[in-house]
Amino acid sequence: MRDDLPIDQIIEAECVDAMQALPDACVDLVFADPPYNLQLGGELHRPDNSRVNAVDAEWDQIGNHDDYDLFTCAWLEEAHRLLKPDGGIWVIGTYHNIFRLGTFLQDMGFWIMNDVIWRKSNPMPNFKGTRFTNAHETLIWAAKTKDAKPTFNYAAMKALNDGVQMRSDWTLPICSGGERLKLADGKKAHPTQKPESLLHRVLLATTNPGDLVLDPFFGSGTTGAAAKRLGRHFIGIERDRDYAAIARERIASISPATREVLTVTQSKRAEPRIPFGNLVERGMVKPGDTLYCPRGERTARVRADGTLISGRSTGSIHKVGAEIQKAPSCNGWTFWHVRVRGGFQPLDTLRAQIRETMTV
Amino acid sequence: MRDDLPIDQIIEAECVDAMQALPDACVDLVFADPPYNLQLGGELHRPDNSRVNAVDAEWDQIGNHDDYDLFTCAWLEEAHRLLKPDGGIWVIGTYHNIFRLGTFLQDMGFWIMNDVIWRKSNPMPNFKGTRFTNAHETLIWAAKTKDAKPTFNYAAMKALNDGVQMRSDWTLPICSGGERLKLADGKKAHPTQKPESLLHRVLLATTNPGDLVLDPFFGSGTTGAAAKRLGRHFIGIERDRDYAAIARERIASISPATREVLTVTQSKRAEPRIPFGNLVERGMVKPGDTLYCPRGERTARVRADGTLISGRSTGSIHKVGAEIQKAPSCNGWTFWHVRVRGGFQPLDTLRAQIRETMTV
DNA sequence: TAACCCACTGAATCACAAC
DNA sequence: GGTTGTGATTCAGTGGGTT
Repeated sequence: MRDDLPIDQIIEAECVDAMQALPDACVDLVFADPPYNLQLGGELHRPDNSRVNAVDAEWDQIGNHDDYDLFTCAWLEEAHRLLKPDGGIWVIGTYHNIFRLGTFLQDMGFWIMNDVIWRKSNPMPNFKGTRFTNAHETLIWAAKTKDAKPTFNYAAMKALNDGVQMRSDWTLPICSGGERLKLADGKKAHPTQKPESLLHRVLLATTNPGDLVLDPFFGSGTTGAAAKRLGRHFIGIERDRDYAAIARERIASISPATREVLTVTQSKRAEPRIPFGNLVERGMVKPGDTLYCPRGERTARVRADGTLISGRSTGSIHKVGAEIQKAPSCNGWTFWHVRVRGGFQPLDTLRAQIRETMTV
Repeated sequence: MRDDLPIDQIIEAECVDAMQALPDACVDLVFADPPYNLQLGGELHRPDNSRVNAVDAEWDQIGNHDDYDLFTCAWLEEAHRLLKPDGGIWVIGTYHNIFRLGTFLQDMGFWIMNDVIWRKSNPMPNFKGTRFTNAHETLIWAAKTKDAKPTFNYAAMKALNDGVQMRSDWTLPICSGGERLKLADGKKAHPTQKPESLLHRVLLATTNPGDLVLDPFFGSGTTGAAAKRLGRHFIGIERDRDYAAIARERIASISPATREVLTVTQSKRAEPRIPFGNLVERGMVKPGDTLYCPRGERTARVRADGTLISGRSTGSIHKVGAEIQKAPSCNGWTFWHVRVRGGFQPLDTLRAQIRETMTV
């Protein structure tokens, strides 16, 4: 990681100013919880003229030029510049601002991966009875570009959800009780403190240990707290000195998890590749041996170079498997079986034996 | 109600053309399920190699964001004109289009009342393990203007929800089984037929009996079906003759206002499943914490994704529990314990605490 | 009848490394 | 940058048929 960055620090400044001082393509992830009740006026910082013009062009399509859109465009443009090519961004909001955030993300070339619903298990009721209880907030997860491959720890998310795919709706409680930061007078320290559980899931899903996360609206520092706990690094930007001080104190008291427990469930795609030919070379399967389908109704014979032959079809275990099933594709490792005493065993178990010897 | 309107009829025309032929301020509610403008890649296959029947209809291919925005603007402008002063509008979409819909609604002076999440109890999974399961769609409910007082049947919603306020997230199944309209060849009649339970809730919440509902993208006629059942009137606009014919036949076979519908509407209320990972995210158990056997003679450590590690064994609380006991299975909730002052407490009691907060 | 197994399906921006 | 080969990847539910 670059050593000229303010790693694990909180910058006290307007977010666009601070972002402009950082170099291109330096962060792995941006997490942004922007305010939507801005007290806009003369105090709002505007970027330099060239950038305003570039921004203007973007949302002539939208036809609305109010200060909130100008501000949103300015920090999103900077976020785009600061992200590495395969970086990702999360934004969170409510119906007051999330539609504008989503539209701008799309217009700027970000590529939406998911919108995610934070379904609050204990929302504030609607006292007037004039609407539905506002029981959720919306997050958008987007890649820097359409072709980017942002980090997604699919297997870890599946493990976290008891073995079934993590869905786009997350039921989590709001931040309350002991987690909620309080001032000396007992009042809450920040009006919109997010629960660490939310950031835990975001960071575990879309970053790796050691990654750098930028939060341009740092607030009470939940992003930094979760990042430190999970062995990620952060840069926080916060214009309010009191909030920054609270966040610093909060993060200082956190001790990170060890490397061992940060090693999460890995996808099979990450495992080393074993050519089928290795099994032949090692004598686990011999040239001339017969391989069987799961139900044994079709067979193929192994050739010395690790290809199969079955009727007119020859080629890799995958190609032959696909052709005899007339399927678009086939995983030969799980499709083909060898005969063992009294039954069949998939090639995959033989591959696992080789992998076992590799890791030791 | 005006007698020059095509009440309870389906107009076969392009939606903007048909809307322009209607007079100002004549409808109480607009419900719109516009094309989502999906941008799909090639073919998609399930892990069992079957092909996913994608939404590749010509009507969904609007083009780029600019074309989609022009189209959206045109019909939303007409919708605004057709609404009575205290009228309301619902739109539904996914992340592909919902942010643009929301932004335009706001820019045109509509006033958002709620965004509502349709949380699908049985969504299609993500077959390639590349993203979170797309398990919801988003609806926006808006008033014609900031000062409008659109109909909201608060008490009816509360009653429908077992006596507690209706939240902004609705768990309902997708349209399948006998409800799904089929052609003579057994194929689905419309690729995106919405469940009647969804429209039931929308109409019950934001219209009164006798009200007039306009649906400019009528499709298979779910809005008309729900309206007729609930004693509301509708005007449908659909440019596809086949869809219009299907909808006419469907609605003709419906008899209004039976109790039966209410039972259809109730979603199944099951005891919520709590993944062990939730305890980690919520900080009830921390990455690196040690878990103990009932008698404490064996231990495991918790990883950040909610899996355990004990010696060479890693995986879910159930899997690791079974492996270290050399048992075929294990209920990790009762097997593993956390240390509390002076003793041990099973994970099950922590899970019970979460259930407590969710069900109230 | 009940239990069980198998086939099929749903608004989806759905792989990736090596050559 | 395009092409090719390897091989990873699914949940809840309906409905039909068999045991």
